[in-house]
Amino acid sequence: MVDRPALSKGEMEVAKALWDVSPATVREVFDFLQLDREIEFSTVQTYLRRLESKGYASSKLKGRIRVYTARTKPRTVIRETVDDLVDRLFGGETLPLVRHLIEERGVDESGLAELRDLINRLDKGGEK
Amino acid sequence: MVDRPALSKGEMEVAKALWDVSPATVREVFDFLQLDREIEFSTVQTYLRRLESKGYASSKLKGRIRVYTARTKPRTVIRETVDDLVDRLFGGETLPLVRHLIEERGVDESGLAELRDLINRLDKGGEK
DNA sequence: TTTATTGACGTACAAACGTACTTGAACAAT
DNA sequence: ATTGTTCAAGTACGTTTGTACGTCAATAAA
Repeated sequence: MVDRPALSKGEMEVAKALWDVSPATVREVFDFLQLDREIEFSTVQTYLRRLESKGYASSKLKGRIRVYTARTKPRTVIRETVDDLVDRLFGGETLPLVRHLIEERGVDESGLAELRDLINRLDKGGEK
Repeated sequence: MVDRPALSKGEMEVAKALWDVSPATVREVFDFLQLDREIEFSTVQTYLRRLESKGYASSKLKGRIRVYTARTKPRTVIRETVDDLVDRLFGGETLPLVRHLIEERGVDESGLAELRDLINRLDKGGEK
């Protein structure tokens, strides 16, 4: 339950890339990000340094090359981020956001089916 | 569809307060925020100024007192904020977040019932 | 009417952010 | 050997954010 400083949007972007390629060199993360948008190698370097200083990554030199490894799981960071959003925007209540997502953003046919299953499963497990 | 710069967390807090009391003087917003946390009058003043410059509020002098009015609806800002989160964290897909919310944060009995209804309603409307 | 309070408005200021350049070493290509 | 390429590491720099102070005028209290 280490308490890391929250990630900024930019840092989050790099963290997500790192999750996909970790362990990886700066160049590997850079190449991965490059697929989506233009960014400088040194910018990625800076972000990775900051991710490490915030506790989201660790690194060590392999020869003369630094290799970064993610230290948090996507699930964890997503939970923290979503929790924060729910607190700030919905007073800590989950349901209004779920409602918002379904109503405002829409869920397709198969998504609805999946949700129905999920709900049934939970409901069954919950009652006793 | 004006494109406003996004709100920071602090600005969002004040925007939320303004939604509740708008139209309101700085003092009224200040008093409202004060219920929840310690903050300086002038800090609120600064936030409201910034909200206005970002297009989220407007104001006019009533005599010598400035009165602020919200220019966006909570629904709109919430949509923009959630859209951003969904894009950044879930590659633009709604369902994974809904799943995350239900699984990781939990929804109580009556919430599940409400969701089931919502889903049925949508499903019925969708098929034809 | 002297004094205290209130508010607008301008200004401040450090930390965080987004983005990147620079330098110097190590390694690769010629 | 000489030259180009690639990194690590340090530094830079304007903008945004969080938080607030100072000044001056208007109004309220004594």
